[in-house]
Amino acid sequence: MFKALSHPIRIFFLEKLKEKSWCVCQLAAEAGIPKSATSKHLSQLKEAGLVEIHKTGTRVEYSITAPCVLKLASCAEGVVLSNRKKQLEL
Amino acid sequence: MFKALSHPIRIFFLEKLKEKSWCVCQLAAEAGIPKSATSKHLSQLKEAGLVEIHKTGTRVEYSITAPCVLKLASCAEGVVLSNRKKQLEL
DNA sequence: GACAAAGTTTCCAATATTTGAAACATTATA
DNA sequence: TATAATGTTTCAAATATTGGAAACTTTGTC
Repeated sequence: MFKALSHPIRIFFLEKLKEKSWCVCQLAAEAGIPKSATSKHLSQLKEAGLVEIHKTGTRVEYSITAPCVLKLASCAEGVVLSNRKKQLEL
Repeated sequence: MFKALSHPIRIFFLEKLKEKSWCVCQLAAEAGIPKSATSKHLSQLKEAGLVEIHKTGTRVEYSITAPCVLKLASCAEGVVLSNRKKQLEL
């Protein structure tokens, strides 16, 4: 699961998905990368159980799965912030 | 930070450090890998602000930094468990 | 001072991950 | 049916990460 979270663009996707559902082509456009790469990144997030899909026609909508993922994110943010503060002190 | 968490052996180290402080040579022995690799993994955890060090003599003791790290862990565990449950249903 | 003990750093080989283009699959529409 | 739109998979090349041995630092001990 942490491996799924270990790439900047996948964090970017999760932040997008916090707002609302997005389909692959939209996220690809937002990130400025080809849809093949987008699809692969999203499938890693899905494998980790962090997002889920909902197919409508040719579209595949991705959305956040667990509410815990959001807790996880805010918790992680806390660690990062306190870490940054410490580094500034040095 | 998630990059720091994205290697099994570093998760193993964090779980060890949940109990108590350990020095590099002890963790190297526990994991069965050379101390050079151990040192490198631990420094990644330190860079991420997940652990901190306390030097005494030639020893370097590593310990968990933030209490939030533990929350993060239990939260992550929740995601993993619910994920596994879903997969079993299929 | 010489030596040992504990860690870190440096090097390069071995692995793993990511990337993008192209081929492929599926569904909708003219 | 032919074509377009959306995603996924496959492949090889490009990048990044990891692993281990050896050199090096620092501190403690004889």
